[in-house]
Amino acid sequence: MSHPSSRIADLHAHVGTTVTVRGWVTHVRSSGKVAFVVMRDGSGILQCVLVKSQVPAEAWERFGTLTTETSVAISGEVRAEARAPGGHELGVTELEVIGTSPLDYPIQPKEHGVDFLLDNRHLWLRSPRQAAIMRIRHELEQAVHDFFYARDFTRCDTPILTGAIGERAGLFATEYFDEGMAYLAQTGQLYGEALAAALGRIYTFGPTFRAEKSKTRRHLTEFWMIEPEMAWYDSQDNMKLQQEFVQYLVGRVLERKAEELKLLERDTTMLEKVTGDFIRLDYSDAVKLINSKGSTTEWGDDLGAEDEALIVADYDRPVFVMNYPKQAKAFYMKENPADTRTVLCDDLLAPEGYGEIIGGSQREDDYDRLLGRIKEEGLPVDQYGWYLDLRKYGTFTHSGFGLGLERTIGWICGLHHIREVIAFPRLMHRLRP
RNA sequence: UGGGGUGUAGCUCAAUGGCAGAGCGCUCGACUGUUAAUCGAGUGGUUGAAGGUUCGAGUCCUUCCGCCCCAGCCA
Repeated sequence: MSHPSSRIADLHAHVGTTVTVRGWVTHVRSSGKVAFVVMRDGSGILQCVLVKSQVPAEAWERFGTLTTETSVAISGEVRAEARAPGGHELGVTELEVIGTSPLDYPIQPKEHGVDFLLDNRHLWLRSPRQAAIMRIRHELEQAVHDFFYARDFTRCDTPILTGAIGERAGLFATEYFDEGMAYLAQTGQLYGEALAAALGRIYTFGPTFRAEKSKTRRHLTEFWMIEPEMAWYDSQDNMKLQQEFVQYLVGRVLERKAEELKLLERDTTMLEKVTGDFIRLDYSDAVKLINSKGSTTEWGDDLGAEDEALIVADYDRPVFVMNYPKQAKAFYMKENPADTRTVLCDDLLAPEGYGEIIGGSQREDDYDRLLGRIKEEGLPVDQYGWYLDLRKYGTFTHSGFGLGLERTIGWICGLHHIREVIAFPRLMHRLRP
């Protein structure tokens, strides 16, 4: 075709001229002598109008063959039209079929079960709601980079294949030449600490793997995590950065993805309150609070999902829970000088019941205490030689945290389950598509 | 791994132990401004699998399988 082509989003610049738009048919309607084709090109949706008496006979006949998801090139005059979604429509003069689509396209404009939709995830992504989630995800990922770039952090990539090191939760194992088993990384943090000693302030952004048999709306076996690590930051500096970070992420989505949030029917009143200071609760006070609400959790226990919900219920903003008992947390967290039963750490609980989105801590920088903790936990000391070296050769105060990308998106989008938040979720019972 | 559910048409779901159904989709027809168009007609089944009870099982029992939700683990 000889007409200039345009994306749907750019049509406003072509009103009154004839252009060609390429995309996929989402919907076909006919009223005898007037027909409507609604199409999608990834940038927007467009209604195209065919009037039988005004198009070539073969174009009218071709209209009759259009099915959902047929790929097409449609040419016509762009005009402003209040009745059309998006405010513009195309008065069709030519209609070319690029690729046909059989009648059994599985996704209908109606309610489907989640299992069916996930089986058809490769096609489900074409629906507007899923596309909106992907766009918000992209905005958040870009916002992460912008936030740290503006603060002169260096982005570092840490290995995905590792020897046994890191946290103790379930590991995916694979054979690694003559070196025995390799494990898919469940955190880049320990490597991040080494890089912080070299570069000062760093962050990682990469996939994380947990082989835990978790079947809840908050868990994936493969997810993406952002892990900053800062030299010369103590626990207070760490929490201040976390608050600024989360405020920035929420603000970016509110500012630039309002249309997508609206499409998701997200009530944003709670998100708008994230601008204020977050609530800070000491672990011991948190336990008193939940006990007063009927929880039987005792001092020393980790907080369960129900406990988190009880804590968050009183507040309209994210809540830091700080300084957990040593036995409830990982070996690398620094002992709290003010109460040596506890460590200098914080979990950030999202409002509205979305649970923990950040886990952070100041790291143990004393060689002997760290070695003692490694032994207490029964971890193989020889595997941690390089990690101990970071304390042997010029130890330094440092802190960091991990933010779960999918949980954060799920909260901001107001979704029930984080499986919708990643293009191809990996769950305990789902490895494909 | 524990507790609670669930499995029927391509999809979403009905059916007191008594003829397996509806809506959507799809097909055909009507309609010159539709918005998940509307209206009429048509199409659709190894009721997850195996065994058992019964005159008779989608329904009750046993075993197995799949999935969902909650919990634990965590982000």
